Amino acid sequence: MYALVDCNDFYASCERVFNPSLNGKPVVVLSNNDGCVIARSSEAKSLGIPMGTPAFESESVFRRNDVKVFSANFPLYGDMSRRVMSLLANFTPEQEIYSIDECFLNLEGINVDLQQYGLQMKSQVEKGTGIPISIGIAPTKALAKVANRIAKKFPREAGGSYVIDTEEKRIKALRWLKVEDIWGVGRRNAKKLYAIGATKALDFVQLPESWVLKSMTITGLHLQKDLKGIPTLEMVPVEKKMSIATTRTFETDLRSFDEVRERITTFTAMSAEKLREQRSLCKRMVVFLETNRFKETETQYYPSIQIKLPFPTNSTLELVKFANIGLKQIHRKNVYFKRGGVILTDFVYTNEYQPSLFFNSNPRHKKLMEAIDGLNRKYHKEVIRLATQDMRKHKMRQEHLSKHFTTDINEILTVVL
DNA sequence: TCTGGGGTCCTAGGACCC
DNA sequence: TCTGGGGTCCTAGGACCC
Repeated sequence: MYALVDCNDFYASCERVFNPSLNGKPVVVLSNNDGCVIARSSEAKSLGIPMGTPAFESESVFRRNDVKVFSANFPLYGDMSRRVMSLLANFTPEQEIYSIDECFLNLEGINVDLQQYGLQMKSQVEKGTGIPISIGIAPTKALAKVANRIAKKFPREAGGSYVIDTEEKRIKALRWLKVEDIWGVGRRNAKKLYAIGATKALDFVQLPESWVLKSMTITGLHLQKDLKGIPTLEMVPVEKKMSIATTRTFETDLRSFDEVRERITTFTAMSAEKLREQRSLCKRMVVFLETNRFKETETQYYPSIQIKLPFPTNSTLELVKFANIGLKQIHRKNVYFKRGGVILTDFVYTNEYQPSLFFNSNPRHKKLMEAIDGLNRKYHKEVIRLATQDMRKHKMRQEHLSKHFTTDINEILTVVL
């Protein structure tokens, strides 16, 4: 059996942990630049505030209902996530951290009442962190997802933990679940399914495998098997990332090469730091730019370029050099760019890496990077950076930011006192 | 006026090889 | 008029997830 554990309204719940006066009130959390709504408390959901929509569209609803609005505080959420995950790790020999607020637990060999086991997780996590969670348990990962949905949808009946452990329960659940709510079925696939009259998950599992393979690729076929109760989707060990990205919407449209170069340089430096943190080197990078997709009357241009590096590296200096070579090829004069990013891929681990005979990363950079990372960690910000970076010039809009309660020593003392 | 970010997996098509 | 087949690698882009 597998459990899928999911934090309820995670970001909103994190804000509440350190500000109990928010309990019972509608709370929303906004994306970077205070752009879109990315988390809502149940009260905010009841007000009809949609997920993922621009904040300005809901502003009057916010005002009328005294909605408590927060700018995203990712250091806080990341720290709370680590606490929740480490408590849940005690309940399983194998944990897969699936996202910042979700994990799968392999319950193989655990011979207890699983419904009760789920409730134990819930009480321990809530006591230890203040974050409410929901638990779904079933014979496959996709079915555990379904069980979790039921636990969330019917909190009173399920008590926050629901188990699918019989054929009757499986059929009942699949008859209830709409195809667009199946894990792995997005807008496109839902449309295809509706077109042939499959509206519920039960319809989907009964479709011929040949149709599923043809229309939804091998991914769809695996999913279908898993929902039939045949374990197909496996646990993915929590390992190092396969790609690392830093992408941002710019504060304003940027036209000059130098301005765009400053952003790409900064994104490269941020990505390289994450890369060194997981002790990897990368062999390839992607640099991309985008024009403002909301300005429909203007010509759109979404260039991207892959750069194959002559040697694996995690040196900011070297990566910035290559990023700029790529940038020169995709940047166009007289085009306003609104978004851009840097993606690092094709990793090798530093302890496994065999240097090449001819081309190698400059060995002196290693110590330099260690020194820079050490200082930046110590002062909790970018005190050391490249001269081409200008952090001050580009400030994110964050008008409703909460304190860094768990990572800033002054805030920790305040909370304790 | 304002409209996010970070991931994984899969496929199609072109280039190239023998 | 006829003019092969099979394989790998690379890259762009689509689809999906939270």
